[in-house]
Amino acid sequence: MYIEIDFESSEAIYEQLCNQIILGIAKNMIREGESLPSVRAMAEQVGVNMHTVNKAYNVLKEDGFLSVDRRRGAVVYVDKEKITALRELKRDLTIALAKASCKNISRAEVHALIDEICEDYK
Amino acid sequence: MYIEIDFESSEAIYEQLCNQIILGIAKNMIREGESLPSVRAMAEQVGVNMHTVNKAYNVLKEDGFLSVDRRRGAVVYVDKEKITALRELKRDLTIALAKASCKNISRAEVHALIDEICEDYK
DNA sequence: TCCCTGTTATAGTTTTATTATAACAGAGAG
DNA sequence: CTCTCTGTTATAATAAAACTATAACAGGGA
Repeated sequence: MYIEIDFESSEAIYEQLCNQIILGIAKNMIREGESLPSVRAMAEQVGVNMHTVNKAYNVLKEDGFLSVDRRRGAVVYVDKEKITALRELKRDLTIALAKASCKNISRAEVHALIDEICEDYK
Repeated sequence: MYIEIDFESSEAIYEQLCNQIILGIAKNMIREGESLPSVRAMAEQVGVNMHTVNKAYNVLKEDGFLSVDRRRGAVVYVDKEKITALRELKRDLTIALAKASCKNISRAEVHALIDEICEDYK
């Protein structure tokens, strides 16, 4: 699980961590039941403070991607509760598609892009 | 152009403004060439400071949704430059679809959701 | 006992968002 | 010309969020 932080980005470090871990799960680079590095190890690995990693792990726990316990650390355990996931997806897509629509990106182009991106997830 | 700000939201006010204006353009509620209220008028209308509105207008200008001039104010003028728009769309979709994939939302469900959302944009 | 784990607490710094005033220059209307 | 509207700029203050720095605690495993 290689994680790269862009310290120049306007995106918060803990958000970058969350996103890259979610990407790692989607791409099957880290599998259900496996553990992430401890907060201290991950912090040292990417060069940030322990609390920043802890915040990321807790957000992921809150969003149902991890299960944290004292013994095994942050374990990938995805809660497949679809209702809220769908609601969130719709919210994200609504604004992204509005921008695309303004820029004359066709619905077909969007569908094609979706398929292209989904190739990496299975 | 009715705009509603959720002051409880964790989303920044200027971002809410940007998103709602983009939605307004996508939904054809405000058309190319039309003007938005002046920064002062909009600020009073939604109950925030002038500078917050000014920031939103400038972000939208930067992103190619508005053209601001001293006489006519913030005019809807969408720069249809597709390359950067596509790049940004891909970035947005990449993380949204990763989350969806983790939650076992199928590609077909995503396509259906896209079509549903796009119904409002034409 | 020692070491690793997550967790909590406290404090300080930095950055961002927001507000508050104020002023300036350009354009249009009277 | 004067008045009033526009966006723009400057300055300052406040509030919140993000990040870091130390430190300590409790639980589990070797």
